[in-house]
Amino acid sequence: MDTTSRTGGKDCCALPVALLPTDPEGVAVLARFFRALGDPARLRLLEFLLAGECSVSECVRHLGLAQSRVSSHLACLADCGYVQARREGRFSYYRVTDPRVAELVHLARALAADNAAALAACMRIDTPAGEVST
Amino acid sequence: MDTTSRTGGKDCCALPVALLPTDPEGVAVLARFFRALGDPARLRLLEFLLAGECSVSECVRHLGLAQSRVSSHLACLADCGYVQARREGRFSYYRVTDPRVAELVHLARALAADNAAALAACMRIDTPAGEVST
DNA sequence: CCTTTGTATCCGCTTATGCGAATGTACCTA
DNA sequence: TAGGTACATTCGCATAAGCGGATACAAAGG
Repeated sequence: MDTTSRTGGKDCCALPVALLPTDPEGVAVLARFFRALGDPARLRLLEFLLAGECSVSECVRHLGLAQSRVSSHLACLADCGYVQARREGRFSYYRVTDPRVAELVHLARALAADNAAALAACMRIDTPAGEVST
Repeated sequence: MDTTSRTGGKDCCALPVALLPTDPEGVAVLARFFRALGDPARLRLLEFLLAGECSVSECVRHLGLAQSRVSSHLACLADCGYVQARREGRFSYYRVTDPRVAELVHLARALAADNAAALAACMRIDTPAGEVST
């Protein structure tokens, strides 16, 4: 981040930051993890389940979506490890077990909010000279 | 999280946790933010740009994708505020300005890794009685 | 002004994804 | 055992998204 000099991009790409898995499969898995959160219904499910363990029917009622959709969404979240399921008779209960799930959503939300705030501020006080923000 | 009793889901949904925006539009925006990270190419771009500001051509060379794709991916990341762009003559330079971007990816990666580790451990020591992990 | 370079956008194509209705599977009760 | 309930899976459909090639637009240089 200290390499944001205005002399041009000549000092870029000096050292790659090892942020991602090294194998393409690992990167694809991580991308899938983000995609799982890339649906409003699934975000709402996560929020609902963070309040406590719930059955599929309760999720269906809360979301107002078809049962098949809710079941599929829950399976997606479970596959990614965001929620865990347990079966009790004919009931399936889902819950969020890892507090980092909320942390992740919270962090993304903060990022998104600050982006909107920065954009609003930029519009209010005009674009500073020499600085182009897209 | 303390409501994971085995007596059933009767104590669920007592108090909703205010994790998401209250309006559907806000939730959709947040979902879009996650979707932006749900593509391997864009993750790789983020990693590349975290090492320093780069031009579009450098990104094209690094990713090995068509220039149109790279330009489109960069626009997507910029729209979401993950990167910022500046124009200098005929060159466009992109860079990551917010350290929380790396934090977000790192957190998600830790989540994903722990999920894989938990799954591996579960397979090794068998499923505990009464506990069904999907 | 013309040519070259860099980048953004368009376009057609293929694949992925979310939707609800229908169906299959498992469990419970009379 | 039959009927009902809960949930997982299938299916057809519509829309979204990612791909590369082509083109439009902007800047630089002779």
